[in-house]
Amino acid sequence: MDRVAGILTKSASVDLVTALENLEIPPDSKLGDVATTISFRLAKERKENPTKIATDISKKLEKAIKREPLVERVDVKGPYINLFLSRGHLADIVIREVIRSNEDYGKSDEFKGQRALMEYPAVNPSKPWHIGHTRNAVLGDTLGNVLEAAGYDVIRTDYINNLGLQIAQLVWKLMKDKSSPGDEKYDHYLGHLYVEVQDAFEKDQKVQSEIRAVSRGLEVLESEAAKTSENMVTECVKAQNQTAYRLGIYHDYQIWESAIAHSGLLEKARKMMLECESIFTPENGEKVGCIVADLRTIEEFKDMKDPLKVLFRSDGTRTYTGADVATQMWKFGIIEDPFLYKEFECQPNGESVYRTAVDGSERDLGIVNLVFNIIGSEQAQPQRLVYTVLRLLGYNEQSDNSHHIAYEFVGLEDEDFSGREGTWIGYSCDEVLDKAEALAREEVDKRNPEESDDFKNEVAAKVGTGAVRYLLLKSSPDRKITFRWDDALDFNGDAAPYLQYSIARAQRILEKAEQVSGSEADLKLLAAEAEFALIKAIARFPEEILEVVRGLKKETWGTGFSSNKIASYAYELATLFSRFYDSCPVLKAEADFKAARLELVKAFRTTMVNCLGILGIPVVERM
RNA sequence: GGGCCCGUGGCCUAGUAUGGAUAGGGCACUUGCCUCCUAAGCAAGGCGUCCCAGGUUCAAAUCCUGGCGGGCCCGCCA
Repeated sequence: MDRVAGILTKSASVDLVTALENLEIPPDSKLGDVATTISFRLAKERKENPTKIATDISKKLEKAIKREPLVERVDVKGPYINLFLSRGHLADIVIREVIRSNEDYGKSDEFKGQRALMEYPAVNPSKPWHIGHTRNAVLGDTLGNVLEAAGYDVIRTDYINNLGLQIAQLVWKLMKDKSSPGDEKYDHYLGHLYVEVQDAFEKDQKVQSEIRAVSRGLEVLESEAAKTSENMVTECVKAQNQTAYRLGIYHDYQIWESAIAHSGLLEKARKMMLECESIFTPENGEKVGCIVADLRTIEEFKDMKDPLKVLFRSDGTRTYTGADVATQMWKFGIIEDPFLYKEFECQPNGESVYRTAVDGSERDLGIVNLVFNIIGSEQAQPQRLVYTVLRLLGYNEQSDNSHHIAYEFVGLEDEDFSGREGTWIGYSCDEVLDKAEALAREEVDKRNPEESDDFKNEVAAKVGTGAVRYLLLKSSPDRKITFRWDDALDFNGDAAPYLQYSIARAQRILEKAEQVSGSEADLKLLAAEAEFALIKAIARFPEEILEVVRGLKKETWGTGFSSNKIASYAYELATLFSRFYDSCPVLKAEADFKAARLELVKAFRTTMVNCLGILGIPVVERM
């Protein structure tokens, strides 16, 4: 693209940026490989007929391409100027580049030096992840991978709210009943228990007051409630992490709410807030004694029912908004890190995840430029409010660099998931993964009856988790997903197994081939339609990733993360490989072609493996 | 009352930021292809008022205005 833009610059006498902006890929490759619509733009400026301009430019281009071996031919169709690339030449450039970069193909250093802190999925430690939480986690994890590929340093954090009402209810129940999970996975056990507690809580005033007492006890370090909670939450988070690990999701830090309460963070934040002109304590009215942010002067909040947003209640406790502001200040290092950390557990990827704890030690998280909070889109307004308060406090840059990665919920045909009502039962992430795995296992069995159980189980697990991740990534995050088993368990067509299968096929070819070194192959032979289409797609990969990162722009509803673009790129790449696979035999081709095609297969495999790496979809070499 | 998101063949969905060539996929349906590198595949076929109405433009699924339908948000709650 860059090279084509270069010659266009000279021939159409426009600057490079303009040239690049007006380049596109034609709707049909028969029309050309690259096209420019520059004539429309110039027509407007010069008030001339665009077709005439296109003809003029193409004449100059004809001459220019004589010195550019990559471009073979220029073709004018009305106002469109279409360029045809030299297939062999492109093959040579692209495949050499992929082989040279290998596992780094697709990475760039465009954002080198930037550090991002992410928070996801922040599921209450009182239940198992359901498929909606899983969307959050998978989006967060994938965004982290994308950022890293673009050169970012990424800190992945999770938030553990171990002081909420839900926890108090469960602690109350555990202290009262002494029931035990038995064989049940701990997070599932709590999730079921939670549904039971709701009944008692809603019907019985006495239970409500007891639970309120437990709730107060949670903040007192040595209380029985706090100890029970500590054990319960630890077990639950461990159980939830087992689910995360199945999906290949790992974290660096867990921020526990109880640690925030004992860290002094809130007090520091309160002090800083009170120094700000727009944050004050009303002396009369219904919010007397609270600490409020005055949003009356801010256009987007002035129509709130009451534009005085409470950050600290009249009894001195923080509201969620107040806590969110304080945490956001911590994330950016506006408030010096007050936390102590200790290892929570060692993850299957070999890295430890640390949690905040009163008996931990200091750690240096370093400076963070950007913060990404992965949160459902229903929290768009509260998130903007937090970022607005940062601005009121004078931290404009941090406010601008605060991103709410918003996504819509996953629901069922006719209802949403609710922890309280237990509608998630049957749709927990574990259950969905189990079903996907079981079905994958059947399919693997059909195809590889003579393989070992270990092999079958391993492949089934990879296919199952891949399918679930892909399902959640392929829809644009601003779309609601209606969960249907038929979709989740459809392994044909636009689904992860298709992507994994393409690698398995490439892998088989390479395994069966005798070793051929890259230098011997004449890559210019790769000029068949299917080869050329595949090569063009491979060439686009680094740019596809960067486009997604550049597209992370703040909108009113949140920052859009186009996970679906990467998913559909992967699908397109797999499709083009399948067509190549069908129309261009590799192993049975003549020696010259075989050597060249083997290099193309390698380049494809590298690109696809790297792309699946970003999507977090496991690579399967045989299936 | 104010704000946000979504609306594209029977179902799901890309494309909307930055207007551009015949609206691209998948599922389901019909047909053909395994003596040939794995058929979780490939090839071919039918299926469309791009929610509606105006407007801007040489050009609108895309931009603007006004509607309609669905979802969500506007607490000292959590």
